[in-house]
Amino acid sequence: MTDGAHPHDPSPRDALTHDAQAREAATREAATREAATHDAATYDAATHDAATHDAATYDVVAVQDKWLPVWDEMAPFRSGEQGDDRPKRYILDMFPYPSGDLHMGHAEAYALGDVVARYGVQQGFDVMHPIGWDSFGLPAENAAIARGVDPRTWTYENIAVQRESMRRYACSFDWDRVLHTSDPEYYRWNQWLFLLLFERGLAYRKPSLVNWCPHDQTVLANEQVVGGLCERCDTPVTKKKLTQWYFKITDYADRLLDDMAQLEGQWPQKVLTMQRNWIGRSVGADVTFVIEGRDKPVTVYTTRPDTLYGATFFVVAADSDLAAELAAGGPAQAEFTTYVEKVRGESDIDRLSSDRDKTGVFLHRYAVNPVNGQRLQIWAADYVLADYGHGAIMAVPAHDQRDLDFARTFGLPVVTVVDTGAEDPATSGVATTGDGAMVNSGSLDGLGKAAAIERITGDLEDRGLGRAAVNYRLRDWLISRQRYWGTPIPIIHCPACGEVAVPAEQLPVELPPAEGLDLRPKGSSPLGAAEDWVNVACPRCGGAARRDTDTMDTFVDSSWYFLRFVSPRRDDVAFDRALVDQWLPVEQYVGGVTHAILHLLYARFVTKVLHDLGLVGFTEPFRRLLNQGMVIMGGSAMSKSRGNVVRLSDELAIHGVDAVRLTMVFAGPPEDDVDWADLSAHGSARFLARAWRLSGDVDSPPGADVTAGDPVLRKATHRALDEVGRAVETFRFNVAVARVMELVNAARKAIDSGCGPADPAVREAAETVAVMLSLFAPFTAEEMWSRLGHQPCVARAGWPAVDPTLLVQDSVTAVVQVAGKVRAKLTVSPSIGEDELRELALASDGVLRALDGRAVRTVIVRAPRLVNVVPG
RNA sequence: GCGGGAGUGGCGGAAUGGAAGACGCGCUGGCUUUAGGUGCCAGUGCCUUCGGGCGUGCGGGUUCAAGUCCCGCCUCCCGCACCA
Repeated sequence: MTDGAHPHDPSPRDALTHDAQAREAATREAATREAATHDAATYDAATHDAATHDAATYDVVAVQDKWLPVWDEMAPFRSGEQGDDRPKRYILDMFPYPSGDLHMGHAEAYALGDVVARYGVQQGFDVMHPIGWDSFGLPAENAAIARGVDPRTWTYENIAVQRESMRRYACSFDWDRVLHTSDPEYYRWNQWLFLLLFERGLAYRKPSLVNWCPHDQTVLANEQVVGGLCERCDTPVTKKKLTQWYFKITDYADRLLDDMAQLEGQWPQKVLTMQRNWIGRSVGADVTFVIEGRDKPVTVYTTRPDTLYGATFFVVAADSDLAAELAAGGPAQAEFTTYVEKVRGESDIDRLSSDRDKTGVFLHRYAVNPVNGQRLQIWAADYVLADYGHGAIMAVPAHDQRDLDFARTFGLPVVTVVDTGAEDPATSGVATTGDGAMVNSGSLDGLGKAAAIERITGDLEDRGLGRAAVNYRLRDWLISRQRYWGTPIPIIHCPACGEVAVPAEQLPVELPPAEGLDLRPKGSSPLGAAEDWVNVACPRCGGAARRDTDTMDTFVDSSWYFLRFVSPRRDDVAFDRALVDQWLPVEQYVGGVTHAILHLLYARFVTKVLHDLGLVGFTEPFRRLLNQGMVIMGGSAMSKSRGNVVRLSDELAIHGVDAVRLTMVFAGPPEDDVDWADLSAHGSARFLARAWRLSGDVDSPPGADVTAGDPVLRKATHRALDEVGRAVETFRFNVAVARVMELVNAARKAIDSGCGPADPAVREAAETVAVMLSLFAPFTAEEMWSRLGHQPCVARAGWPAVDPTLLVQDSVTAVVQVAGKVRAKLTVSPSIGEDELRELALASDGVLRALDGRAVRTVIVRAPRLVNVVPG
C-alpha cells in the first residue's frame, strides 16, 4: 500500500509498459528523424516510455519519474525550520476525507492551493502548507460495514493511497506535519476541547427532535438527509426525540455575525451572505399573553409588535410541550393527540413541499390580548416551530401570509391594522406586509411602522408585558453521533454524580477495537456493547458508572485542526501557543463552497471560544477564503449513474500531471465550475512542450549578462513577471497562465525570427518562464530549469525582481475617435503632451475623412492613449 | 417567496469608464514531414457595394466615451425555505 499500488488505481506506468516494447522502435525512429530539425519535437505522454527519451522529445513520464525522488530528498516545502528567518505565511487547503483515491475535484482544489503556496515560496516566505486527513466519519464506517472490514484498516489504506497520489501530483505540502483526526494523538485534543466547553457550560445534553431514518433505525446528520430522504436507503426521514450533546454556538451568534466585518472583501460575498442567513438574526419584541385557566402567562416573539391590535388568534407549535399541556384534559385532547402523531410521522419531504395546506387543531383554550383584552382562540399547528422563538405566536392574519392562510382555512377573523393602500387582506387573500398608517390600534393610530414599533414596545415594557427582543435562526450544534468511527465523548455517567468529565490525565479515551462490535446502525451507539470499555468507576465517587457511548460529529475534529498543524507532534498541549502566534491566522484558506456554512461556522465558533479562554490571540481563524468551483463533466456533476465519471488517474496517465494541473488552473476563474468536457488537457500538454523546447534552444551560458540583451524580448519578460505576479495575487490564475503563454510565444518568435537563440534575453525569458511555470506545472518547470544549467529546485529559485525601467514602453498606440468611433491609430511617445497629440490627431487622415468638412466642437485628449474628436 | 451570483464569438474565457473578444480550444488554408500524430506560418464575431455598417440578454438613462455606472425588465445557476 505504501508504494501507491491500489486496486482502484492502476499505475499509469503499468499501463504504459505493456506495449512499450512494441512502440520502442517506432519512437526511436521518429526521434532520430525529428532531431534533424530544431523544432520538430514531440510531446506525447501516452505513447512514450522512459527508455527512449531524446533531446528533442519531451517525455513527460520520464520527467515525472526523474524529479519526484529528487524532491523527496530535498523536501523544498518543509516549513518552520530552526534558523529560517523568512517571514511566515500559512496557506491551508481543506483536508480530505480518505474515501477512495483522489478524484478530479481534489485535482482542481490542490492545483489551486498549490499556486498560492508556491507563489508564496517564490516570494520569499516561509510557507506552511500542511495536509492531513479528516479520517473519522460515516463514509469510512459505512464502507467498512459494507466490506466487512475494520474501519481503521479501510481508512488508513485509503490515506496511504491518497498520500501517494498527492506526492505524484506534486502537491507542495510539508509532509512533516501530516495528521489524521482518527489518531488517538489527535482526537485526545478533541476530547480536551470538549471538556473545555463542558466545564464552561458550552457543551450540554438536552432532549430534542432529531432526524430519524425509520428503515435504518438511526439518527442522521443534516448532511445525510438528501432532499428529505435518507442518503443510503432513500427512506423518507422523520423526526425523533432523543437526548443529545450540543455545543452552545448560539451564545456566539452575535459575534459570529459582527466579526464578519473583518472578513468583508476577504471572503466570497456568497459565503458571508450564507452565514448571515444561517445565523438569521431578527429584531422584534417579546409580548406576554395571559392564558385563561393557566397560572403562568405565555410569551411570544414577533417582529411586528406594531400589529398587536390585529392579533386575532394564537398558535402554539403542535409538537411543543406547551401544546400538550394546553390540550391535556380538554375537549380537543383526542383530536390533538392524533394530529401530533401525524405531524411527527411526517417526512421532511412533506414539510418541504411549498404551499401546502395549513393544518391545526383548536384547543378550546383562550389567550388574552394584552392591549385590548380580546379573547384569542388558541390553536396547535405545525406551521409554528417548537424550537424558534418561544414555540408560540400571536397570529396577525391581515399582515402575515401564513397567518392569513391559516385564518382562511379555519374561518378565523381578519382585522387590518395597517393601512397600506392595498386591497383588504380579508377579501384579497394577500397579507399586506408593507408600511402604512396604523388603524384600529388605539393610541397607535396614525403612526407609521417604525414609530408604532417603538411606541408599543415602550408601552409594553412600561407595563411589564413585553420588551424588545432578538431572535436567531441558528440552533445549537448537535455534536453527538450514535456511531463507532469517531471521537468518544469523554464523559462518564454516574448514577450518583451525574455527568462527570474524564480527568485530563486519563485522556485520550481510546476507541475500543471494532472487533466483536456490531457496527450496523441501530439507533444507539455500537460502543454500548463494548462492556469492558463502557463500565468504569466514577472518577468522582468511585462507584460503578458507564462511559458515554456516543462519538463526536467529525465537524468537531475539523473545527480546530488548523491549530494542530503548527505543532502536530506535541503530546502535552493541543497546540504550541508561541507557534500559533507566529503562524496564525491562516493567510489563505482554499476549499469547496460545500463547507460555506457548517465547517467554516464551527471553526469560527471554536476560535472565538479559544480566544475567550486566552488560548489564541485572534477571533477569526481564516483571513482570506477561496472557494473553488466543482469539476463537472458534460454539463452535470460526475456520477456513476450518469456514467460521466472522469478518473483522475486516467487523465494523469494520458496527459501527465503538469497538463492536468495547468488545465485546471487555466480553465477559468477558480471559483467557477469547470466542465472537463469543455477543456483541452491536450492543448495544455502542447503548450508545456512548447515551453520546454525553449530551454533546449537557449544558446547562451548560465549567468550571461542580460543587460545588453534584446530590449523587445526583455520588456516582454518583465511585463509578464509583473502581470503574472499581480494576477496570482488576485486569484486570476487563468490570466496568469495566459501571460506566461504570451511570453513563451514571444520567446519563440525571438528565437526563430528575432534576436536568435544566443541572445541572453532568450535565456532570461526561458528562465523566467521556468520560474513562473513552477506555480502551475512543477515538473516541466524543473526540467526546464535543469536544462538551463541550474540545480534544483526551481520552486525555491525565487521570483525574479521586475526591472521597472523595462515596464516603460518606447511607444504606445493612441486611439483617435471621432464621435466615439475609432478612425485612426497613432504611434506616439508615451510622454507626448496633450497639445501635440491633439494636433497629430486632428491632422490624421482618418479624422479628416470622418469629419468630412464638419466643424469640431470639442476634443477630449487623454494622452497618450486616446483622443476623441466631437464634431459640432 | 427571500437572499446571492451570472448572461460577451462555434466553445472555455479576457477587458483600472477609453481599441470588445487577450490567452487557449476548435475550425480553415499553407509549409515541413509523415503511416498517423507532432511542429511551423497565416486566417477565424456578423454583414459589406470594401467607404464602411452592426455587435457584450432586453428596454431606457448618465457620459465626449458604457460589456463596465444608474433605473426597469427577461433568463439561467446557487443557497435558504412555514424562522413569526
